[in-house]
Amino acid sequence: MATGRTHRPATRSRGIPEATVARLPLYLRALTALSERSVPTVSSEELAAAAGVNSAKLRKDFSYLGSYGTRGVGYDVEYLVYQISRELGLTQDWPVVIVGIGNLGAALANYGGFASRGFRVAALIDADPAMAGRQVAGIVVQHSDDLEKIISDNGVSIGVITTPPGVAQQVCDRLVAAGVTSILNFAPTVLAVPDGVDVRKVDLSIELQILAFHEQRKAGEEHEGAVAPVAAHRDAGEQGPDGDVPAVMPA
Amino acid sequence: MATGRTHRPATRSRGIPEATVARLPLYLRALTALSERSVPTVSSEELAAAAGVNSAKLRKDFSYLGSYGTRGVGYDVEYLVYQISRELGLTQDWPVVIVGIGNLGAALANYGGFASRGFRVAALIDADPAMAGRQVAGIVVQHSDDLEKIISDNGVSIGVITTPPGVAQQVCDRLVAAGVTSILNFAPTVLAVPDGVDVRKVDLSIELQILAFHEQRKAGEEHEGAVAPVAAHRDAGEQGPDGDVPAVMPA
DNA sequence: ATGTCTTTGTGAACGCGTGCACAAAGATGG
DNA sequence: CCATCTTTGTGCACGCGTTCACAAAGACAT
Repeated sequence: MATGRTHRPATRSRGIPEATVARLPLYLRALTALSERSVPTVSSEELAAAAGVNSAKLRKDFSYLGSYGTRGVGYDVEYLVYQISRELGLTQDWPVVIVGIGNLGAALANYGGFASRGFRVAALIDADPAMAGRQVAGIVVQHSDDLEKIISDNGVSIGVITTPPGVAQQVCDRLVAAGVTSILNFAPTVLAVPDGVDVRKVDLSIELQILAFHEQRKAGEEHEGAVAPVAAHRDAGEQGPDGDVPAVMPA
Repeated sequence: MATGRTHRPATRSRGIPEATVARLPLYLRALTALSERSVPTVSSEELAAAAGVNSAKLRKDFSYLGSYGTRGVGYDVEYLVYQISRELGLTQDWPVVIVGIGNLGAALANYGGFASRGFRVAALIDADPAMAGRQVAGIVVQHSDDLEKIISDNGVSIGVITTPPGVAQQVCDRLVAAGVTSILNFAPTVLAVPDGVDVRKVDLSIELQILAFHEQRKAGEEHEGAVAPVAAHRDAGEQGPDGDVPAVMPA
């Protein structure tokens, strides 16, 4: 039944939407839990509930990977675990370096979920000579002087930055120059990287500030029945250099 | 199955777009740095570069605040710092509890950027009796039996969960029942919460998996010739339930 | 005051992501 | 072999977010 029908061009299958990629790890986690309970198949509705998403969204996400479901039955758990793992590149081993072995860096090195699937802490690097030689999570900390050699020798392409913000950019530059093309940044800094290098940031204070915003709005809605977010009454008298209160937006 | 709504319809009608809210902390950080260097004014172009975003986007973001720029000049740094801080609710103090004082929880407690602006670690809570009484980051760890009282006494509305995934949901339930309405979840679990409670998650392994996906794609594009990644899902022939494809996981 | 120059604020177009609703596909039972 | 039932896969519409491009607004020089 293959011939005659112009199937979906393969060019599309290459481009999985970014939003879908971000959800694949979520599905994979839920599927792994099902697999450990020896559940053979799962419907989109059940899996969606477990992953906390809409079932239509889940089906559409999977449709980008191909047709792996069976109508009337659902998805084969083991098969789907394998497919998603392969799509995410977790069937191979990714050596990772952590730069900056302070409180956070050490915590990440000890983090179980790190080495669980696909990722392996290849090296810990710190700029403090007193740290070099000490063991953290069973791994010897190496000095940052050897950063380039460590990256090269281990074929590292993913780097985790847990340094103070002041040195994050230069650490990043050295990582990139040494061959790292993916960076997970925990330092509260905007990193500038050349084209072709991916950066994802994890920023505690940004997350808290976003929560604070919503929290404030909830508190405001409780007291004031009417919505008066801005321009209710502003006391800019003691703040602005200009000193006067700007008029309310007309439109 | 406890299907609480994990996500809610986002911002209200008159509210600031969620994407904008997520960027405000970024702007605030850049502006604070300028303020410390005593820079009086800044243009949207300069500030956008410092925050790593498009200048048009930045201007539109500020327009939602009722932006107070001066055409031909730019934005007054101090004034903008104040406006954004107020909008984010950082002019008041937010007591925060951290539940789960393991490696990660302790690292967060020691994290400087935590108490820097607006946030204060009101209590550290752990279920291990051996932890109770010990000091972490100068704060005495309290036992989780007293969780409700701690939340209530300190007026805590923001909770940080750094427990193992197995107990995260029940910790979450207790936090919410005690009055917490914003949760920052570091445990690799999907949390179900009632309406009106905000949850943001920080998940190391998800971030790494997303990076791995892009990394794999980069590696694949290099070769370009002998790549057979999905091997073409061309109608899949007889895609039996457990046929040709090895459902093996490198677990 | 007037003209020029700089930069903001925003209308409009576009693309992406989401969710509904339903036809197609396969399982299942008689 | 046919009817029915379940669940997938997806066309479509809608809303949000991003970006372009430009008129409006103010600073500044003459």
